Amino acid sequence: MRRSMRKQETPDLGILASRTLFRVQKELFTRLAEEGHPRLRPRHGAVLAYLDEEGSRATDLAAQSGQHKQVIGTLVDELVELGYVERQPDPADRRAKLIVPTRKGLDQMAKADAIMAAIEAAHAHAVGEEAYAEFKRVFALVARRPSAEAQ
Amino acid sequence: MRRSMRKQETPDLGILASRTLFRVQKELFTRLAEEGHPRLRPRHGAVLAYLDEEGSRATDLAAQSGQHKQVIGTLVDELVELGYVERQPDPADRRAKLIVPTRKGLDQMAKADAIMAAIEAAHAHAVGEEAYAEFKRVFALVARRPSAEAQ
DNA sequence: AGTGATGGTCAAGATTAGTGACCAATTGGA
DNA sequence: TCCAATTGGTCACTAATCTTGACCATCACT
Repeated sequence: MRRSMRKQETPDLGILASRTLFRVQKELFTRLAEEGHPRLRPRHGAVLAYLDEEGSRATDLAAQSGQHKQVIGTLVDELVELGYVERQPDPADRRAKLIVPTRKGLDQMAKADAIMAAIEAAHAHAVGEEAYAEFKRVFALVARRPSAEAQ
Repeated sequence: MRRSMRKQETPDLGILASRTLFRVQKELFTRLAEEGHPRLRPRHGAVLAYLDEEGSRATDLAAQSGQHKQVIGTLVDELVELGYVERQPDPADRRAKLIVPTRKGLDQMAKADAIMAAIEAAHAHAVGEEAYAEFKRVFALVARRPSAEAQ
């Protein structure tokens, strides 16, 4: 049997992860566009996905999303331009600035969370609620586990 | 509780997929570099991951990897340059060219498959063989499922 | 022969990623 | 109080990556 066929039938973890990621991204942003947020690109998710309602620091967003600070900086520039967030001084540290969602940003965050929940609910319905819950449990472990080299 | 904390503790499918993808990629290419393939970038995976020992057409690689033909073309250029593949005329269709792995390419393919297997074996060992097998089974369904909108 | 579809490349653009240097404010000691 | 090391953030630049449209040769089918 051909290698390409084997990979189709029993894809490895990397292939499954990349297929899932791109599919989820595509669906999420398609739906967001339909629901009044057409200018957002998947890239902006690095900020919006981890943003707190009360505001977050750029450094924290960088750490959580795994992006460089620079990237966060330019994304925030764009999101400010699009009206999703504002930069405010951080009262706790005068070096820092808080990235705070506007009303539009809060709307996006709520909708994005709802869409993701709907996507997952559809998967759960298709494969079975219990099976999906167990899948998520193990996935969380796998995603968190340090690289295999560390063992 | 803060949204960013919730996302940390119960990440959604997209976050899990992206963490897993980047971690796996990083480990795979780090190890490949150690094992004699230092010039390869994750990008090249779109070709090498799906390449058949007998050779594959660019169009097939594009379809399987989800990349545009263009991208495959430039990747193949680079892989030819690096000595991993050759372009050969396809005896079955004079328009087409077969992308055929060289000896070096075959070595890379074998090592990459072995490394991926080792990464997965480590995960399976950590979470339990049965649990991991079930995880993979459900993951394959989720990754294959058409977007939730289709239901 | 003639038409539409397919395999592949060329060219140009927009988007995204990664670097090093830099400044201002904070922290923790001497 | 003052200094050095650290941290939060931006600027400027380069490389890598993705996306599109146009184009030619060949094929499949009439």
